[in-house]
Amino acid sequence: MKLATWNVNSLGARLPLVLEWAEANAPDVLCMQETKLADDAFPSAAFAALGYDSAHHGDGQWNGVAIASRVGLEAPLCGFGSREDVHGCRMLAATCGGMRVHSVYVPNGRSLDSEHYRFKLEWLARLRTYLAEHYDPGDAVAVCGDFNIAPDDADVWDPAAFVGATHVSEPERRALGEILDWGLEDTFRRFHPEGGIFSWWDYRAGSFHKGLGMRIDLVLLSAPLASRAVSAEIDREARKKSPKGDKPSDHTVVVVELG
DNA sequence: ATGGTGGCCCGGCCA
Repeated sequence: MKLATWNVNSLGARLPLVLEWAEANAPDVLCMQETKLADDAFPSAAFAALGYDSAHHGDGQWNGVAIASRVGLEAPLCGFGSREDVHGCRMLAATCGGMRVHSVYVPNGRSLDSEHYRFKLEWLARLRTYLAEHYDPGDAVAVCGDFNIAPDDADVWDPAAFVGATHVSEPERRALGEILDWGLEDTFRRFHPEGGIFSWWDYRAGSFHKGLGMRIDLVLLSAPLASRAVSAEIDREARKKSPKGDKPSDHTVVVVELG
């Protein structure tokens, strides 16, 4: 069972690359973030042609999350289940192959003194509450997506460059820690404790080629799923321009394989 | 290392 997550930075712009990658790598479940699509523009037929059921939660232009699954997709839940999603189309859940899968796009935060940073902390607390209200840590739960948080200093290219910045601040790391403490594991960390492996690189200044990135895209698994994990990898190739000339997202794919 | 790019969709805003 291959579980993947990818901030595609506009599925409209990225569809050829995403389909190419899905065809070549055959994930069983692919969580996507920043689709930047309205629901009626989501290309469900293109995923169906590759054998995937799909669900999407977006209102166009910004944010937007999706799940594609070839092991079934049932009981989709948009937002945190409230009638009106005041949280910005950043969470979608569905049951796929016996797992409750969540595709999440945590707010960026912009800067520590921004109201958007307070919203980021509130959103993370909302996610923590949602998990506790809906599940037992003994359930098969996967929370996958762009957390806009580097869990550890080893997950950024130069911690000194981030003093006073978002993505590494103590409050947001603590908020992530509370989500993990509920009963989830940052699976990639177990397989790569050394750090220095990234999932996002700024488009500007040749950051990707210089290795100036961060690991902010995470696959969090509850114990029943974590115990099945046999590998966790980040596919740097998908951050490059494709052989067909399709331009990449600024994030690449994280893949966890379950036995 | 506050922007040099790239997405939204056409003038800035957002990451």
